[in-house]
Amino acid sequence: MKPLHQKIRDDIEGQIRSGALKPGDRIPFEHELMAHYGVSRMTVNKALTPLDEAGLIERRKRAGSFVRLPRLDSTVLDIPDIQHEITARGEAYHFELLSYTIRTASTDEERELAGSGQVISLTGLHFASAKPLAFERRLINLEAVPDAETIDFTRQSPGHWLLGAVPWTHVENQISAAVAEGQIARHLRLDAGAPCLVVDRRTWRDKARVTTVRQVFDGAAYRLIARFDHG
Amino acid sequence: MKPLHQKIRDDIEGQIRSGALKPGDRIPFEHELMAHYGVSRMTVNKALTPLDEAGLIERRKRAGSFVRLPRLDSTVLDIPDIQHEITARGEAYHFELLSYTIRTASTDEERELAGSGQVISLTGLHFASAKPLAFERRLINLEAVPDAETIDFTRQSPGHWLLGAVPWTHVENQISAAVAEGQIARHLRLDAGAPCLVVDRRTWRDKARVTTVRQVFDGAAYRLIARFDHG
DNA sequence: GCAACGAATATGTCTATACATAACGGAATA
DNA sequence: TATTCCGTTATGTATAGACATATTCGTTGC
Repeated sequence: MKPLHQKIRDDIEGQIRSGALKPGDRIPFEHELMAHYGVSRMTVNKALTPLDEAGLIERRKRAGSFVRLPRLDSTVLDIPDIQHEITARGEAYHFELLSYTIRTASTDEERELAGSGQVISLTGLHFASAKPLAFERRLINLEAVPDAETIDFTRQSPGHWLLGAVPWTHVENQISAAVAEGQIARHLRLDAGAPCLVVDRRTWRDKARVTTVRQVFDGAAYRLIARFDHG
Repeated sequence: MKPLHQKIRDDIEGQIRSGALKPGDRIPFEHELMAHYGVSRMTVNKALTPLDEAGLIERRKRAGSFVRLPRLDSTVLDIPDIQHEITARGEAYHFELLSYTIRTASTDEERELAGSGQVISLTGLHFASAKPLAFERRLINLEAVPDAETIDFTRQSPGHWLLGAVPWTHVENQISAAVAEGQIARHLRLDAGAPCLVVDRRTWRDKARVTTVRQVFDGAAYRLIARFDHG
C-alpha cells in the first residue's frame, strides 16, 4: 500500500498537471486537507513540502499554498560517458590513445586548469564497432587527481576512469557545432566541411578543476538525446 | 538560524562529498545521530530521507544507511525558450513569422503528431538585437492546444506562449549538427556550409503530443550551456 | 486620513510515542 | 542437515501536541 503522504502528494500533483489547478490557484489549507483525508497535519506537511522543494507550489505563511508558474529552465540531459553509451546500445567499444604527455602547465588553458602544477595532456579516439565516433582532447589536473598518473589510458578511456574514480561536484558542458577540418577530420574519416557536434566539458571537485575535455563527434553519426519528465 | 534537520543533512552530505565517507560506508544509525545531535528520531529521519531520495545514500532496514556510488547519468541542461535566453542576457528579442497555415494533418510527421486532426504549421525567425539567431519550423497539435488558434504569433514566439500556456509533462530534445543550406542559410544570413546547431524538440502533455519543433542555430553565434552540481 | 500595534492565521520545525515492515540471525524442529 | 519460525533491529509511517515565525487584517491612537 502506498503511504498516505504520497497519495496526497500524487493527488495534488495530478490536479496541477491536469490543469484542474492552474498557476496562481490556492490549494487547500493544511487543516482542510487534514479533514479531507482524515490525517494529521504532519502527514499533510510531508506531502506538501516536496512539492514546494520541486518548485511546483509556493507556500506563504498566513496566505496559504499556491500553484507556481511552470519552470522555464532545466531539463535533464543524459550525458553518460561515451563508453557507457556505446556499450549500452550493444556496440563494441574501444579507445585509442593518440598522444600522451605529462608536463607543467604552460599554456593559458593549462594554467587555468591546474595553476602552475602538473597536467596530463592527451588526445584519443572513441570507436563504436571499429568506426571512429569521437575525437577527444583532454587535460587532467594531476594535483586534483594524482592517481591518474598511474593509469594506463591506452586500455581504457580517461573519461570512463575519471567518472568512477573521482567524486566530482560540478560539471559544465558547452555544446556547439563546427565543421571538420585538418587532423580531426582525418581521424574521424570525414571530409573537410562535414558538420560536427562539439562538447566542451569542464569538471570540478569542490573548488578544484579536475579535467577539461573537448569531444568532437561525427555530426552525421551522433546526436545528443535529452529527455525530461514533468516540470 | 538553519533548521536542525538541514544542518544534519548538510553535515552528512558534506562528509560524503569531501570523501570522508566513501561509497559503501555505513553512516551512523538514526539512534546514534539522535544522541550525537541531541534531537529526536523524526528530525534525523527528516534529514536522511531527502538524501535517500536524491540518490546519495541507500537505506536498508535492519542493516542501516550506506553511501551510494555516484550516479553516472543525467546532468541538468538549461534549455529555456529562446526569448527568455536572449532577454536574460540583455539583448533585444523579436520573432518574425515567415509562414503560417492551419490544415488537417497530412504528412507522416503531422499524422504522428496529431493523428488525423488539425495542426498549425509555421516557420519563423528568432532575432537577437536585430541579428537572426535561429530558424524555427514548428507544428502545433490543435487537438491538444485548441487555444493556439486564437493567438497572434506574429507578435510573440509560439514557443514562449506554449511554455506558459500549456502544462507539458514530457519533453525530448535531440541535439545534432548540420550545415547551413538553402532557405535556412539565407534566412540566417550564413554561407552555405556554415556549421549549425540543430535542436529537435518534441513535447507531450500526458499521452498527447503537443508540439514538435526544429530550431536551427547559427553555430558560430550560439552554444548550449549545461551546468550540473554534485552527483 | 494614517501610522503603529496587536490579534489571528497558516506554515515551519521539533518532540515523544506508537505501530508497521523488512531483513537478518539463531533456535527449535523435522 | 535442512527448514521453519520467531525475536531483534533499523528503518518507514503516522499521530498529537507544542512552540516559532511570517504575514495579513483590523483596530486603536494620533
